[in-house]
Amino acid sequence: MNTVPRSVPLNRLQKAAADPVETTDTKSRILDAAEELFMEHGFEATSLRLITTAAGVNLAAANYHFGSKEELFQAVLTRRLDPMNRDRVELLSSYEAAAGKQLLTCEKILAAMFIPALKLARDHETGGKNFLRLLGRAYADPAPFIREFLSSQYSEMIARFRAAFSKALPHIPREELSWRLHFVMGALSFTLAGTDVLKVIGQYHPEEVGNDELILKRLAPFLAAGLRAPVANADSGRELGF
Amino acid sequence: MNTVPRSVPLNRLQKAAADPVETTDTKSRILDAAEELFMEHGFEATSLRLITTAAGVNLAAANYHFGSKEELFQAVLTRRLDPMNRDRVELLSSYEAAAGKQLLTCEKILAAMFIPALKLARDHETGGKNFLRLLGRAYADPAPFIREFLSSQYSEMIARFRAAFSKALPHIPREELSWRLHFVMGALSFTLAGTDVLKVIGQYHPEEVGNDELILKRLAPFLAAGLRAPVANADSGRELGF
DNA sequence: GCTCATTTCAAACAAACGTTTGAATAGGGC
DNA sequence: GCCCTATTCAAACGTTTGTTTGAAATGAGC
Repeated sequence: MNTVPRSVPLNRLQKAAADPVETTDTKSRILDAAEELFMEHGFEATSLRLITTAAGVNLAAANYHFGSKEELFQAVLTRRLDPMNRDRVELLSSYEAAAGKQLLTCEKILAAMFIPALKLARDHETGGKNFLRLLGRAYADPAPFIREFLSSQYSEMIARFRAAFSKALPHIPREELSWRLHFVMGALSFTLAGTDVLKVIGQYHPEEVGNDELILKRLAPFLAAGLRAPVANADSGRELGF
Repeated sequence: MNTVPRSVPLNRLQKAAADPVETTDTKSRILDAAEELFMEHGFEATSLRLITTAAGVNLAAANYHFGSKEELFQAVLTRRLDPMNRDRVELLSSYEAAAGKQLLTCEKILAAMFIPALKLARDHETGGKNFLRLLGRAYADPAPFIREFLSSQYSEMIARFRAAFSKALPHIPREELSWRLHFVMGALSFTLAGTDVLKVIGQYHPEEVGNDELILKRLAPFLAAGLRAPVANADSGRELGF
């Protein structure tokens, strides 16, 4: 059922004029269309009919190749998430090897998180950008199957980076560090998910929106400073009224 | 159509045994049930039948009182968001008045953002907590009517707080400050939306999860340090490989 | 050129969706 | 006690949903 297709199907009926050369196979075309539409409308609001029509394939092809809508969504995520997280861990390991006995800075560890995401945004043209936004949205999705899937996909990579931050910030207690890592992931995913979120903040800078490189270059120093912040004691916040 | 109901309806048929005293009117019961269910399943995945059944009212009551599902969702948000953002602005003004000619610290301005949220989480018992999570989720929802609604609801409050941060951090360029404010809102909403998100990070601390006060006491110093971070120059990140 | 597993396709499935309808019920104002 | 408006209710509306079915088409291996 999940083997390599024998040949490239030739259903050029619908969009032959608009897109004369259809190189990719049915499975990939469904994944590409699903990635874009899930990003645009969310999981629940995107129908299989919308996806298969955009992909120019038959409706039943989605269930034939992926089993169900949920499995299709997971396949969309896995396709890019798996390699990206592998890259992150490998990059972190290479940094640690290069540093030898010296400690890595927070900025360097953050770079190991960001650079594979940037590579994704650059390499696959529009597709990569779509995926990063989709990923940010998936983080906030309440559907149990999405949460469990992301949890399993991220657990190794998160554990690896927490260990790295723990070495870089030995004065931060484990518990506090877990929270700060949580804040880092939050700011990162929220930023990547933001398309027109900027309207909320106002001060729209069209030349920067969509330029993830510039945005992450602003985010890294912000997060590094937060990670290094002095740990609040028990009375912190009391004077502020908390 | 939107006037005060003449009397409290007495449809105690469904849940009289479980909840013998039904004090609230139909409209409020729908809002309460919708708040919890939208939080749990998201907007698209929550049906009006689910909401009205949980509220113990007739299906048609939702459309009768609110017009449509979208308007119901907006009503759920407005009910608590409007007073909360008003509180935030008033609190900020009172801080500024008390400080006189002295500048407010970032922590103090952040406190003006956090305290009304904490009040909401505390006052309305479970209801308030549900709402804060719902709000965090709504931030990441791609539905246009949600984005436009939030944008209009937040614009005044955001503008007010940007001005305050701008005074407190005169050395940060306007553009950079807009981004940092964006990161702040991201970390805040992501944190408030997090129920089992902590599983992603691991290091589950059950005694702290759900205790928003403790969480925000950890978040404020993190964000304040990030806001004060030195501004990156053009070559920043290059040495890190960006 | 026949075989056969793989893939495509049109059609249909039951279920669930948001919304509307028109009658039944309620209760304050006179 | 009757009028009138507000509300509740059961039922049905027409769509749309994810999924399944069985036949048609495809193309490499022999």
